[in-house]
Amino acid sequence: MQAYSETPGFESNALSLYTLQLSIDIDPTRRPNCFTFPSLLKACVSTFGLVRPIQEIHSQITKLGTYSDVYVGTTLIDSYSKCGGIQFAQNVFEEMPVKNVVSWNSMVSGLAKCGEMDSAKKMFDEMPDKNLVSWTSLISGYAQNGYLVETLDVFDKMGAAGVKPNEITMVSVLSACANLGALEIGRKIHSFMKDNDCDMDLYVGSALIDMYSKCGMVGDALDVFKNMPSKNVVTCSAMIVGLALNGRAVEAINIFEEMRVDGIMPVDITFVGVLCACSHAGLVEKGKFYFGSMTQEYSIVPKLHHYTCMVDLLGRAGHLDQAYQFIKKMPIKPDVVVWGALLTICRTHLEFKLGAYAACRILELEHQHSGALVFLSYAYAKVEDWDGMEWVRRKMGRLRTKRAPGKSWIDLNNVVHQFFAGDKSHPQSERIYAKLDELAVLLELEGYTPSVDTAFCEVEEEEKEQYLNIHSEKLAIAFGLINTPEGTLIRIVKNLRVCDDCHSSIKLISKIVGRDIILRDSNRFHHFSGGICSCHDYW
DNA sequence: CTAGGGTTAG
Repeated sequence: MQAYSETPGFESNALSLYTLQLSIDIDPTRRPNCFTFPSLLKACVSTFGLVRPIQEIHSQITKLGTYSDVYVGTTLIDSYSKCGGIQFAQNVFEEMPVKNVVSWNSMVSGLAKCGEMDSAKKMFDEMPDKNLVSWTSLISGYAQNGYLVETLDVFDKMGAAGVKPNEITMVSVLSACANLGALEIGRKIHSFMKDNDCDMDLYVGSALIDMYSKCGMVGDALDVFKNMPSKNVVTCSAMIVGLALNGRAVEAINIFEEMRVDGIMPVDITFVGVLCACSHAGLVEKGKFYFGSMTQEYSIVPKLHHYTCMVDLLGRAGHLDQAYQFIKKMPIKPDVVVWGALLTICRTHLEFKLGAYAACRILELEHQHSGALVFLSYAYAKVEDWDGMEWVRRKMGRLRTKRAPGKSWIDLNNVVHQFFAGDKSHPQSERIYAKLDELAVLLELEGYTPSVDTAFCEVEEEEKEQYLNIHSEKLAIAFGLINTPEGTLIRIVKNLRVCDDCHSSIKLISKIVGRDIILRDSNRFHHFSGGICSCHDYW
């Protein structure tokens, strides 16, 4: 049963064996005991993934009187949490007569898996003993639930408590760095790992590749990738996605072809990266080819995100009608995101009729989708349909508070400085605005004129009053210019998509001040250098 | 026999 329970594809055989064991009335010494249940429970989780079957085994455990065993109890906690039954896990935990550090850790990680980080933290604080796994469980919980600052914070505390991290800890911390764009911290961890002879296993390698890529340092990501002792589909996929995000489509495709030669089978995520690369580089035919090969060569059924990539690919290249036809022919029901991709390209190409159609489909699926409403209000204004305009306005009224404010942040000497649009709260605020005034003069000399339709691009995301102000990325850049040596690279992360006006002024700023600027927005990277951007003004 | 890790579309 144990062998079956830990062999992928054979888990359910463990369940059959158990049934067989019960059905044969053999002598009592050979009935299931506390050594049986951990394997059985694990098999049950991977076969069904449901609370109900766990409860059935649970009641048999109670009947047989094996419930007080610490291994059985701990496995029950783990099984319930993996199936989303955190309340049942908590009950088991409370009733366990004997608990050890593993039981406590199971609870911390179970709560984390169910997204209950406040309770997980409380449990962690109350633990009588903590080991490396306790710390790592809390860290990975924060990382996976998107509490990135907390992740780094607990990692610091762990160091302060004198607990040395291992590869597993590093992976979680690196993923937080990746999603924060915290390059300096990520680099520090990389060098710490080198100094401490950490294993460059597949997990660590993938996490490093992802971290460097998401910080815009795709060259460093490639170094890690090329020096890895062995690779698998995840490392390759991470590298492909990383290259794609950074606008290096040809290299992304080359990695894909190399992995085929190495006999590594792609999975669906690999194709997300490949299609994304084709889309960003305008490689329409290649994209169509790879999309077709997914099913034909690899028997991978395209999912919604692949269709989304294809809509983007076709639309970005200006084939709006093809994009629409593509959606119509989809064998699965398009979701908000697929229609959203069509809407986005209609917006870039100022295609109001099809865009309004897409917006209506979105509103059918998501009643108050702000992007669709903003597009419609704009489209109605264009055709002077004031009734339609009024209708949209009324719907939008209720939305105001729901929209995420635009913010940008910059990592300076391992401290993250964050700015909102029009923000004046930073201690250096005066100097920042003075810098922007100075830049405005220089921009004008370069022939820059603010673009009229600016509002349209960001209106869905940033509050009306805010876009009259200065967008957050400009504040972050000005702050970076003031506080870093001349000629050094500036890296900014923004939570939304960059607007057209900011994009063209940042291009010029990179030329005027002679700095490379890397801006990671919610979609992709912009590497500004000498007045041009790696996205070729298409994003 | 029990706990912690990487890649995912607009």
